[in-house]
This record gives sequence, structure tokens and C-alpha cells, in this order.
Amino acid sequence: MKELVSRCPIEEVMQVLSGRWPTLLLYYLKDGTKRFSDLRRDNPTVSHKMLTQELRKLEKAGIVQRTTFEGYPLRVEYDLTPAGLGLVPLIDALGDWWEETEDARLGTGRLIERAVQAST
Amino acid sequence: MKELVSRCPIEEVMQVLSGRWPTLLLYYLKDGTKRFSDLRRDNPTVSHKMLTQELRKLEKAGIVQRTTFEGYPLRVEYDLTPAGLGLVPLIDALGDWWEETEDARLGTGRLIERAVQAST
DNA sequence: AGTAAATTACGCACCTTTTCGTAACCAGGA
DNA sequence: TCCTGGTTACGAAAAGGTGCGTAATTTACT
Repeated sequence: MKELVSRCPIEEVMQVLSGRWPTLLLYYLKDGTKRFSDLRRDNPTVSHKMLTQELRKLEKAGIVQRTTFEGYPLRVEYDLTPAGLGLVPLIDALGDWWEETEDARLGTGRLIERAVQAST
Repeated sequence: MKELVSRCPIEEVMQVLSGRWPTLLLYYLKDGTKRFSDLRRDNPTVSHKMLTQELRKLEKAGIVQRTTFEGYPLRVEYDLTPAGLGLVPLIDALGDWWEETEDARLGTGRLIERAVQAST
């Protein structure tokens, strides 16, 4: 999803939040400052390439704050920005919706044969 | 994003909503019933294949209702399920958040050099 | 004292996997 | 034969994983 096909804000947010990692990172970061290596430990299946790439995407979007410290070994800290913090409850709401509607979504509806009508 | 790495509902929703089309389709469908060809017209950049694929994904997730009518020419209608309708305001909220926080996200924060401290 | 190794957060190149568009084909009744 | 909605095969392009290189300092060993 490189380019946008509409100029609506929703497509823009989704461009940033799409994929496996953005929301997961949001969740690890909402508990406070994390270093790069912390995030890798938290989720052992991210490759370092993906992790840097996604963190930079979130940073560019203003959701994540990246702070580097001089000295060695290198140290870089990641936090949510205030805006990023405000995003958390919205993502939570999506998760809640998913759980709450599980029965409705996967319930009887799937099994019922849809009305088959003659087109007039 | 074929497989899930966590069992959290958020990753599950994002698996369904990720990408360019799911939220766009949600938006075209929230105005009421649409046929396959309507949706293609609404968004001329979706390929035939992508459209069916995404619609089926949404159908499987219980967000979209697919109804076929017998008679010719063939007719298939797509609607949001009640659950799908409930999703719309949540996506709206994301879009609003994106717009509202634009200044905060892209504002001065980006330009400020971060604190650079000597590691003790 | 002097050398070697480890440390952290990456960037880069290479290669595999996944995704997506194109295009052709299908069904089945008017 | 045309229409709509859909499937399939193929190939190109994009996404993503692996491993190597690197910085400058500390620690570890001899």
C-alpha cells in the first residue's frame, strides 16, 4: 500500500496502522518507554529490519517519539507521543468491538441460506 | 499478514481491516446496498480480483452480507451486517483522530532536536 | 599493559515469500 | 452472443527475513 487512492483521512490512518506491527507496538509502548532491544524481546518474531522500519513509520506519523542517547553501547528510547497515547483507546475500541460482535459476526448469519429471489 | 503472532483481538481486527480496501468498502457500503459493479465503479482502481477477494474476506469476518439473486443477468448485492454498521463509527473515530492530531503529530515535535545526553 | 571480544541500534545487500494486476476463461439464462 | 459475478494461472512487483558490517566504549583475559 504505497500510494493513496483517495484523500480521505481514513485511508491515511490505515496506511500507518495497517499490518501486524503498528498496533502491537502501540501496545508495548503504552506501558512506557522501551528500548529497541526491549521491543525485540517483547516480540521475538519481529525481524530487526521490520522493527526499525515500523518504528520509523510511526515516528514519521507523529505517533512515536524516538530519543537517542550518545555514548556506548548505543541507546535509543521509544515512547508514544501525546497523540499516540490518544490513539490507544481508539484501537482498544476496535478490539472490544471485535470481541463483542463475535457471535453476531460469526453466528447464525453465516449458516442461513440467503434469500434467493427472482429478479423482477 | 497471513498468520497471527498473538491471540489478541486487536491483531485479529487489524488482520481484517489492514490494507487499502476494507475501510474504503466499508464507506461505500454504509450508504446502503451496493452491487459488485457499483463498487467497481465507485473505485475504479480496484481490480476485479481484489474486489472479490476483499469482499469475501469481509463476508467471512461477518462485516459484509452477500446476497445473490437468481434471474438474469446475475445479480449480487452487498450490505453491511449489523456488526459491520457498528464498526463504521469506530473507523470514523480513527479518521477524526488523524485530522484532529495533525498539528500535534507533525508539529514542532518533529523539528526539535531531541535531548542528547551522555550515558552515565 | 595490551589485545580481544562484547555491546546496541541500526543500514545494506541478497534472496525468498507474498501480494497483486492482467488476462483468459466459466456459468447460464435472455 | 451478451451480461454479471467469479475463478484460475501466470508473472511482475513489493514485502519481508537473514546475515554481515559498523560505531566507540567497556569488560575480560593474558
